[in-house]
Amino acid sequence: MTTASLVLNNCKNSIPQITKDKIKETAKVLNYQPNRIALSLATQKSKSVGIIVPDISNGFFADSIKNIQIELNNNGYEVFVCNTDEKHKNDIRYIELLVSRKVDGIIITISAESMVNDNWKQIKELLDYNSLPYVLYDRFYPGNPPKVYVNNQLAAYEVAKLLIAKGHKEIGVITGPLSLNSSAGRLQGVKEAFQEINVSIKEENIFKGQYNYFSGKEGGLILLKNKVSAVFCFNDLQAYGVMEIAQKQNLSIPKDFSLVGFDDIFYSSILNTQLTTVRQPITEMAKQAVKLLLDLINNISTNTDISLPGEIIIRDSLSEVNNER
Amino acid sequence: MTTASLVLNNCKNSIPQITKDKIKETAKVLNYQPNRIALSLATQKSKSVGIIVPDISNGFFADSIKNIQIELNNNGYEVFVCNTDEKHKNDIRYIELLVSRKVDGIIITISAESMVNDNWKQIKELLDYNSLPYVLYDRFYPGNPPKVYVNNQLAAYEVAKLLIAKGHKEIGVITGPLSLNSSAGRLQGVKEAFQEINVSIKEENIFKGQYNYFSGKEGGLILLKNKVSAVFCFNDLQAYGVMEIAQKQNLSIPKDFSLVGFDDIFYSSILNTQLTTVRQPITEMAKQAVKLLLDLINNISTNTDISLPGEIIIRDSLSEVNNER
DNA sequence: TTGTACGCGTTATCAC
DNA sequence: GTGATAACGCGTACAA
Repeated sequence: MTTASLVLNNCKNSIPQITKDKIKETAKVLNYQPNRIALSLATQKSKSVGIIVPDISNGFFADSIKNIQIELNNNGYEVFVCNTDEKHKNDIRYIELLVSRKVDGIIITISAESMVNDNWKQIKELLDYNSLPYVLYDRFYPGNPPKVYVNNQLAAYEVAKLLIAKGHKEIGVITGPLSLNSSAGRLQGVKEAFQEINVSIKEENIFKGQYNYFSGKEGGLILLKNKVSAVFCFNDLQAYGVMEIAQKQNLSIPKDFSLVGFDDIFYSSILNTQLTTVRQPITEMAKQAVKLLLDLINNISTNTDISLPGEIIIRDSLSEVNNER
Repeated sequence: MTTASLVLNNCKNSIPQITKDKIKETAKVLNYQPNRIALSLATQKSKSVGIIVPDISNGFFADSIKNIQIELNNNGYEVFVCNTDEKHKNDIRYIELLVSRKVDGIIITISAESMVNDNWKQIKELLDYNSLPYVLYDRFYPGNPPKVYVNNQLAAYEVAKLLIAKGHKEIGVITGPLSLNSSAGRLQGVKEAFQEINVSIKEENIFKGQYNYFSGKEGGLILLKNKVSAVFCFNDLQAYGVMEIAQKQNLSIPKDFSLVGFDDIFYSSILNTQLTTVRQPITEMAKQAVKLLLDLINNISTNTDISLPGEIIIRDSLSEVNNER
């Protein structure tokens, strides 16, 4: 190894301090920056990881990316961000691309499309075939892959218990794609809570939608016609849609019905009627995801199934049931 | 050149079709993916570009990143996304990092801190020293660097004219950092319109803030105490802050005062009181920024000063002045 | 047309 | 402890 590289990389050595200083001085004067491309080729480590998300415009993912990136940067890794727009073919395309870029690992929230049928098997195969360390973030498929997620079932169970405590028995639910563990888990949690009081949620009060504003509007229209006393949306964007419908129908929240969301994205706290919702601990999720990925990269054995609790944030949009309506 | 690389890269050649097919077939069977790292080292082109933004959580930047990435992907480029949190030192750090990663170019929205005093000169020097093609996006410094931005002065001028037409004479303004051309330009546009009717905006009605929600709350508190009939916020987040203050003071928009924002981020169209605002043509800005960058990379001479018009979106939050208040 | 040796910038290896 | 040199995986140039 050359003397220069020993010094510049702060390796253990016994080079005289004078020489060290001289080298560092020269490097600074020449504005020397090691070429990471050549370095990657030589070391077979790119010190970069890919992040794949379905929608960078969704506050949950934007904040996740931000936090994951901070953590990775602190550990000397750079980040390729990829946006799939919930499309399966983009998942595939981006993974192949990241493979050819020789990223050291991937943190991925699989697109909704990839969770339909057995599409996810293609993803798994691709990742395994390239023996690429990866962590599933928020959404995951069967078979105990490394993953970090919120305990959706528990959080939704607690929301439902809260609704029940406030006297709500006829509630409506707007789900995301039920092929996603997040949506399936949340629905399960809600059902569980109501089973405990021997009430079953009517099938027509379960609107199966997408994780977006428009599904909220669609679902809100139907559920409000069904005269439910509370609506539980599986993400905040949907809840905004329901608010819009309520306004159009001159219904006031929470007087005419209560509303609960999921995610606690920024806008939920500044709306006219502030939204009761479940906060996902994004900072912690990001930290854990990065730690897990780095452990996998460095072959450190560790817990690969990390489930974190959601936190119910109670705000204006939830109240006791109003039986006089 | 090897036969294989000629074929796989679809170069012009006169290799028999049979050989071509055979090579492609074999490549597919072996699941051959060229190693982009080695390729980059050999060609001295990484086919990647860096995007540096101050805040990925801001809808304007999230959507910009999304669109820029789509455009770049379509042209065979990958994207490193960097988030500076409006910090000057992060601008520097990320540029150096992208240099050592040998990106082919950079699209950057300079942090607010870098526009204070002469901090931007450091940025310019760094980019020039590494002779790195770059495009400034939305914010820019003096000296005609390559840039894509909205004509802020004109858009703000038009908003002011609109306010004047609705009878507003006593208006308040909440600015972003005035070191940014976007804020300075918008303020200039407003002043220009009012000068034309020989009205000058009172200094106490110009709240100099940051581009965020909290500045909106602060500014709203002051401006509403000053009894302005309209508030023009230089971004939508600030307008949300003003809405919050209005609600606390039981003032109704637009009955008690009118409100205008800038950016037209998604939430502005779904708020209880939908916000009048200026839409920035993000898709077009992204396209132009990428085209400009690719032209610079490929040494194609072109117009390097691209200014696009903003579009006023009129919604509920703006009305005729109410003199009875 | 086909094959072969060299260079890209760095680390790693192995003699000295 | 020091200093050459092979290796990383690809394009390129040049010779056959």
